[in-house]
Amino acid sequence: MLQAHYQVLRPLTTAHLAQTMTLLCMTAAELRQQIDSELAANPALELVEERRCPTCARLLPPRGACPICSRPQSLTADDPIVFISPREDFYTGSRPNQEEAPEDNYSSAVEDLPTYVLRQIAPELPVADRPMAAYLLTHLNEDGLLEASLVEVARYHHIPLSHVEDVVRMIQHADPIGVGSASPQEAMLVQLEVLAESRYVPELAEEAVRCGMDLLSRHQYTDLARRLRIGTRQAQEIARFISENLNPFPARSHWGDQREASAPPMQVYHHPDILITHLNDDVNGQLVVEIIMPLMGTLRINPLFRQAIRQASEEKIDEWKNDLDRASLFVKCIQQRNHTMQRLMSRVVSIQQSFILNGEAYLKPLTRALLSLELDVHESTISRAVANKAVQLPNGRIVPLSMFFDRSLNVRTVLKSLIERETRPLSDTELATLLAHQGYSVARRTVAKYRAMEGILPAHLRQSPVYVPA
DNA sequence: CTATGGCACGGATT
DNA sequence: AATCCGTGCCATAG
Repeated sequence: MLQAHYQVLRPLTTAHLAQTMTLLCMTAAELRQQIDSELAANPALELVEERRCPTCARLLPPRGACPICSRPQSLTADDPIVFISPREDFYTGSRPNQEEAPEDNYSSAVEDLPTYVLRQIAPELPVADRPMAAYLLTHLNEDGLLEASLVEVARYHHIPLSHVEDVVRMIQHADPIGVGSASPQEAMLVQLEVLAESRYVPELAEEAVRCGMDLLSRHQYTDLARRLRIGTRQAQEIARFISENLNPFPARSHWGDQREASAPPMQVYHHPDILITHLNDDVNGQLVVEIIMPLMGTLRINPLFRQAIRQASEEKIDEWKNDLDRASLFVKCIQQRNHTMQRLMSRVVSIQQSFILNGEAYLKPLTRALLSLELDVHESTISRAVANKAVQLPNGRIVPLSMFFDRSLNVRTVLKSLIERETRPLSDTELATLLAHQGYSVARRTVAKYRAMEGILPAHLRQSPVYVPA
């Protein structure tokens, strides 16, 4: 029945194609903006009353029955229920005039680090300083460290250096604490300072970070002890405190020494574009996939407008006709987008079902190319649809949709559990053979890379490098 | 000599 | 066409 409905919108023009592609890339929040501006600009477009399912009270698309309550019997447990779920509240919240409540002002479902930080400091930040703060934040590297020279920033914005430093200080105290520091050392010093406000910090920790960074990172505790003029044991304790509580790279969640640069620039996902839940919250229930449509009600062409156009004056008629075409194109594109997302998710979820249910180790290798073949669309279509989207799993975790296409996540997870269960530190070579026994054949060098990705230290630094006294 | 990280190459993926 | 990823080789540290 849905098929039939969507067949109607076949005629493809290049404009249609281009706009569908653009819409496909958008997250729900971006889509919302797009729709808002289109509604405001085009009188031919209107938003009509929503429909709710009489049984479950879900919001429904304009036509067709409730996808949950009236699902066909023929569906097996492997076929997830996929439908478009209109939810305005999800993205707009209580929008205007409350600039201070960060959770209510969703500009995007996927927020990058600069935005995330800016949002935190915005309330205290004088408006005049915003451009400068924004400039600073855009010059963070992927570790959350600042790569710009403060002197130059000051000169460029014609602001005293001390003022720039004040703003940097504010940034450093925002959530990934230490973000915006010039070096790992500086970041850690800030973290110490903040930590000291709420809990005990070993006396010489600051001293150790200040002058013993080189030794700390190489785990040379005897030398460190000598430099601080304390006992080795005390030095080890300080080192342990530091490695457990401080993070030299604020944008990374875990601490590893010199990690290889594969950690993605941190992104904070506030709100998913897609929800995956169990039917009726029953853990064994069928999977239900909701593709968020950030809008109550439904978009359509205003029928009054269509009538009015017949009696339009000569000058106006071209303009109005243009509006009408735009509006109907827009509606078609939106529907096309939804249709594609629906087909895509249906397939992805049924392929990766065991990943969703059982965790990362069960992720199957899946490429966009394979999927494009199955769904009979171009590869780039899949790429666009997958990019920048966030999915909420039944367990509540919000992950990027691209995780479903991660080729090595399952191996990495097995590797992690292998290391967690080890009794003595295993070398990369040993790990590689162990993995091979479990059917994952990867090269020794690759094990090292995966280790680094997960922020796991090399074998000789892993277990008990620090002796923990009672 | 062993373990590991850097660099770079080639094939797959986007 | 551009980018990502697994791997091999080599240098370096312990």
